[in-house]
Amino acid sequence: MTTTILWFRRDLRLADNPALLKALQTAERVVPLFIFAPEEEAGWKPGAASRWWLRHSLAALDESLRQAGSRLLIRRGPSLDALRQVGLETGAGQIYWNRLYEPAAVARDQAIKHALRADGLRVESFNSALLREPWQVTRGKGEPYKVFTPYWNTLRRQGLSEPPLPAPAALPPLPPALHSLSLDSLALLPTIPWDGGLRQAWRPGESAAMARLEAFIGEALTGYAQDRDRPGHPGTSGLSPHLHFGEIGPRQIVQALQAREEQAGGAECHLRQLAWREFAHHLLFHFPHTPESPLDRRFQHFPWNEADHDTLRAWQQGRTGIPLVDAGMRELWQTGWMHNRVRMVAASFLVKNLRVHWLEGARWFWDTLVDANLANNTLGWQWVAGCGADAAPYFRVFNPVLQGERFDPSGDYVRRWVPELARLPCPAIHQPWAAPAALLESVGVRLGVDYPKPVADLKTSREQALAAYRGLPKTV
DNA sequence: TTTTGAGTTGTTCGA
DNA sequence: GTCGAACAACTCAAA
Repeated sequence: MTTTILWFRRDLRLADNPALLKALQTAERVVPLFIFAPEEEAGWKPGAASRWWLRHSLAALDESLRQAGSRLLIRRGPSLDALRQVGLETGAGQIYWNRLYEPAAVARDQAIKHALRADGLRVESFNSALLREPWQVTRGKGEPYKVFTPYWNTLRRQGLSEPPLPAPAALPPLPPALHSLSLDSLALLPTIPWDGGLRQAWRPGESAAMARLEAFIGEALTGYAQDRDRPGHPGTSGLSPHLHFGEIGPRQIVQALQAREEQAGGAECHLRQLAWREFAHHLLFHFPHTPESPLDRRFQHFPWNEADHDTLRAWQQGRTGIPLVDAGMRELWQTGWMHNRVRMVAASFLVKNLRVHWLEGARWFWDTLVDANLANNTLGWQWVAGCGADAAPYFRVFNPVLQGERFDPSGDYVRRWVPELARLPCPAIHQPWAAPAALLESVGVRLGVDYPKPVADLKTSREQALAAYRGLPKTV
């Protein structure tokens, strides 16, 4: 009997899973295996919110495997040892997996591939996570892109329409004697119950991901181009954590989008967002130092402020006194997610107004986001800080008051996450420090008591940021 | 090699 | 209130 190990990593789905399909086509028995090995992810071990998601996603995967006649085997790392061990236990001759693109994962997988091949095993990897792999979209001589638009043009020219693969109808059973660790033994869930908001906001797993895609296409795609920028609205797809864990793949999304010709505008706009995800992976693969170091080397000696503990805590906990920033940071803390528009505003405030190193922000997002993804997080923070690919020009400092008035004109987003300001009327809710004393009193808000005074003056901190950025060296 | 056009997401100021 | 210009040159990408 030929046996193939299917090593699940961040491709936690049965549909459009090329490694799984190939395993089923070429072996009589397939062993679905997940190995818990966070220490192999170097400085970017999954954060608390990611671990919560992973726990439930693995449970969902095990459930769908069982419905198809199999089950998920769970082991602990080191990954190579676990693969060898399961190989011995099952007599597997092949090991297949879908590729990852983080520098630590690339290095590990390459070493594992060599070692297993030296053992005499057949090892193959596949692409489940991206429309095009990082090395497939390049400039003339194979150099990587650093600007989104030409990258996007090339991606388009190459075509996006490779169809997703079908889900297997049935899987061969596993021998009952094969031992699996329990999910609980991985201790992925928090010991203190802070995950209520996550449970309310999300349902991890492949079927929930498909349901969300269908809901998005049915309800939000038409207005996507505008509504996706409105944090109070349900205008985004909400697919980011599902994509991160591979509960859904981009090919499946593209196919669903392309089936909606009558909503071509929204579909095109969302396709572009998917392309940003592709671009982020492209950059991380070709510039593997960027999770920790600026892509633009002029920033190596940029005068970041020493991150003073109290200010950083205020930002993390949504106590900066800037309503839109605080709303976003509290949404993040409670739901494990923050609206994209507000991510930019909150990040810009930390990096430009407070001039705290972008890595401090990146690390906090890493720990608290359910969609924490090294490629996207790195691109996002470096973009805001001005030191990344296609970075925001240095003079682009988001004004959280204007952004609030423009994108949360009713103030409902702030009201939802900063309830102590809920009774303030509309323009005032975005800058309570400028509201008349009588108004504040009438709605029972004492600044500095019920809600903080701003930790930074927007005007002067902006000017100081511009001065610091102006002082950047012209070249390295 | 040289040249040319273009570059996610903004704010402020003055007319 | 609305509009255009300034912000600052530089790098990227392609011809």
